[in-house]
Amino acid sequence: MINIEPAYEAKKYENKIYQKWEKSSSFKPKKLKSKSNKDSFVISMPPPNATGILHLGHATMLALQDIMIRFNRMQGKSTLWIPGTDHAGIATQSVVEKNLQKQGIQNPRKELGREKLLKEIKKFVETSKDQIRNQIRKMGASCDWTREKYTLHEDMNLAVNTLFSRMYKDDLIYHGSRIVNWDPKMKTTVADDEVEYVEEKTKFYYFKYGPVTIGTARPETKFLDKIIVVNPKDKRFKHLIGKEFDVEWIEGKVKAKVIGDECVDMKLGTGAMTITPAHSLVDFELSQKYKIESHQIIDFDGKIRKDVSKEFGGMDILEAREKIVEKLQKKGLVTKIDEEYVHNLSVNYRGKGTIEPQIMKQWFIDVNKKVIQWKGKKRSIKEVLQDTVKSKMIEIVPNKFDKIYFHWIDNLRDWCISRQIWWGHQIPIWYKANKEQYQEFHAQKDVSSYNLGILGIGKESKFSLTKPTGNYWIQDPDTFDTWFSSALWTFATLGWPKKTPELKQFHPTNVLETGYDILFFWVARMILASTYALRKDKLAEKDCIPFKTVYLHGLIRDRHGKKMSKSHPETCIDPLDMIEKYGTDALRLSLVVGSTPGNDMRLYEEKIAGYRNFVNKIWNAGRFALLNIDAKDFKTAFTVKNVKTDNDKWILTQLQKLIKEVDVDLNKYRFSDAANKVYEFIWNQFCDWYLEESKGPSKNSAILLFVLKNILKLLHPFVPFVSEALWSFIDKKNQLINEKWPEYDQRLVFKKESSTVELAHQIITGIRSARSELKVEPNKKISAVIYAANSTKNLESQRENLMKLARLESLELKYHGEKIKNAKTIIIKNIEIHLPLANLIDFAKEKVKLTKEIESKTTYLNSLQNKLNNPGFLKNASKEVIQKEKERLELEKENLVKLKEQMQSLN
RNA sequence: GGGCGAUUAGCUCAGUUGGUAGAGCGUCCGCUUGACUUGCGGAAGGCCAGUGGUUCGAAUCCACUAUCGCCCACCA
Repeated sequence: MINIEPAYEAKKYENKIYQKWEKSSSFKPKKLKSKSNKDSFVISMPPPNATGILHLGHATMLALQDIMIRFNRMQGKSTLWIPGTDHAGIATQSVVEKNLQKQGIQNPRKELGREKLLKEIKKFVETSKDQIRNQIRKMGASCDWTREKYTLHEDMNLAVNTLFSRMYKDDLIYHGSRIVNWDPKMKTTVADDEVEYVEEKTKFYYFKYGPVTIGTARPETKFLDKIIVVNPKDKRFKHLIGKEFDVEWIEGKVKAKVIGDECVDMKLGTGAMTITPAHSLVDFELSQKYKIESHQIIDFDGKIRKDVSKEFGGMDILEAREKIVEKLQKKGLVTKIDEEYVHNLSVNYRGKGTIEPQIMKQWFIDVNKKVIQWKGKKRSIKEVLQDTVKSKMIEIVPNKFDKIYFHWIDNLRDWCISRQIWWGHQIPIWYKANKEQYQEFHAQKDVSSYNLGILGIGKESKFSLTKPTGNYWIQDPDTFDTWFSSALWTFATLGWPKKTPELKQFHPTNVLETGYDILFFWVARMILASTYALRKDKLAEKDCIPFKTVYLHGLIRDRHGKKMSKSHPETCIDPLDMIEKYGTDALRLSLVVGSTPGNDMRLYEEKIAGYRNFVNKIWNAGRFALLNIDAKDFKTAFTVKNVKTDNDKWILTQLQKLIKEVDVDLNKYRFSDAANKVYEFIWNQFCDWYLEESKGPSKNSAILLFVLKNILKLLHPFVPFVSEALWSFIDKKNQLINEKWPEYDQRLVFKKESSTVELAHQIITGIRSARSELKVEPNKKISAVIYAANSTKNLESQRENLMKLARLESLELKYHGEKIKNAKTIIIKNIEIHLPLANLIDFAKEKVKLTKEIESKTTYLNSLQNKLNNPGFLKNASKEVIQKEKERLELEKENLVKLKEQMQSLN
């Protein structure tokens, strides 16, 4: 006898099972004879940041990817899922710096210097990487740990530097002074799409500036403004264009010139503006167009520069703003202050530091230069990015993101890839300095590219891509944008730039599954890097894409639809807590069911508890089946000969239908639908009917085992632990993870017997409903008379079930017969069920009910009749639909007659 | 300002070529019925946001409106 406890205890099984999988090398790809990409299924796991904690977003991605991986593995493909972690430059460095500040080190970069700070970060990353690994294991992720990667590993560094140098040689990379998004808090530049906008209410000032009035929210940048721009179409200012004026300004008189440009919005502000090239994107572009010199007003710490103003130099932006306005007020130059001005403040999405546009020398990737040989033509990065999705080489699920992707590309500017932080791949560029510069540079602890700028190092002619021999070479102290290294993830993890067999077999990967929030940050950048790098290796275009499908999941929100954050601990859910409380399988289901690609989903604890209940239901279904399976059946193979009763045929037919549908759903990435169907089958069909029907002489042990095995296989991708745990009672040697996925088998479909059983179920439900309505004691057995017309013979085989499940003491089953007086009558299709319960029936009530039913049936019948009399319907509707409606009409007619007869019998 | 999405039972959501609206949770009534109280049986509850249009027929297709959410651009 099998000893199996009455409730599933997730904790007892999960870790053990995971270890067994891992030890048996089940996560490794199978060796295949033909090394074609077609027989493989590969996912590169989006590497979680090495900052420590697994959140629900990670849990979701791990659940979805694991479902795909397990499904494909069971289908016999050589399946590879590469795990890894991301060094996450800015995020990680800022976490460590914050920790150090808590320990009393106010300015870690200045106080520790590069080497020591990097050491601290490394230490932190090592422990948090371990944490991540364990958490990924907890989720049941069947990834190949022997191939774990890290974005800052040496191999990755080689790949990153190789890509950079190739791009550099192709002239795709340039070092240029551009206006960049500077975060004075983190002291680094950030990319355009790393900038977030926060709505803020501020003051908007109007100043008299020579012949015009200008409006601004940022008086502190306006010290050296001397160009007035107006729209040449603006009648108010047209006559001023080209003229020069002496203007009384913040620190005395300045000479101002008026120019005209269409970009000025006549309706905005006063219609006239002055420009500050160094701290505004629009102004910078104007200054380039009209060759206007620019001056840095605000330094890299976010303070007014001392050499710009004696009076205001060194002041914070906000302080300076107030003081300047005061001064202008005294001079009588302030005409108006608007207190309720709402604008968008730019902040860094990491750390939320206010962005100050600055002109700096940075490294950029040119996205418009046509250097990629693509489909017979030289094309730019932008064009290739566009083509991969437009030509359906890459499919985005859901495809509504196509548009968003294209729109992003249309607005794409050159990508600034240098960051003034230390945690990351240091830029492989060396500059020649002289002795003094070299010494001065190294005397500073807080080295960054802006030190180089100040020292005047970095003239184009003195670059080198590899460390040159000779003295006084300084490596660019900046690092690459993290996304520049993670852009190589799919192919660098397979060994690129080396030409490895893995790269040949496993690339392009099949699916990239991630949140839609990093479509641009990462997904687009991977397409960029992969197409460029692999095309350069002369691979065919179709082999250069990083993945064939992009599946984007939504964000997990709390029950109110808000983003989960630690600041709302009452609704914020920690996946590890939930695993502890309800088990991994329950958590996985709660993340998968109800989630459709690209749409956000709300999650709350009751939902997880609900799936814990289901997991327990699975366990008990397995338990009951196992306790009822004969020992000999474990040893013999299932054959069609084992099929006996109509109930067997029914459950097998349902199972085949399920197998077919789940297969379609999984292939179409409809994970929620697939899981729901399995859920429905197990609970509402297998447990509620088949197992109940098995309690008695008609039990069929071989079928029980066969269906159970299939259920466990179908469940496995979704709930790997409980399915594997149950499997271990069936098969001591082989693990479910390596079993073969069920296949649809036409021989196990029995239409006729199935519909008989369906009918019996409807009759049982009808009787149960009547019993409940008439308040018949649940234990009391009653008699029933059924006139089943042409179904009589078929239903005879269901006698045992009808008696047992409807709790009958006697059952008369006839073709037809006389009406029974004072009985409760139920009509199902063309079948009459009479329950002689005269003493329990409230005839008045019954009449009211019947009258209502007859009424609604009559109106429905009329509408059907009308439909079938409608020439338009008969002309346009499909044959099947018309046939269906005709049958329906006949049935309803018959039904109505019976209802009317019933009414009469009550009188 | 531009774009996208959502609006279906009290709550969370399905609804895959247009053909009498579904699930889970919650609610109500009743049950220790040979696994499961993390359970079993039954029931109530919806003019599918609104207005028009296409169609024999619309939750489903089209247009507009309203409310909510998101993304992008950007305000000198």
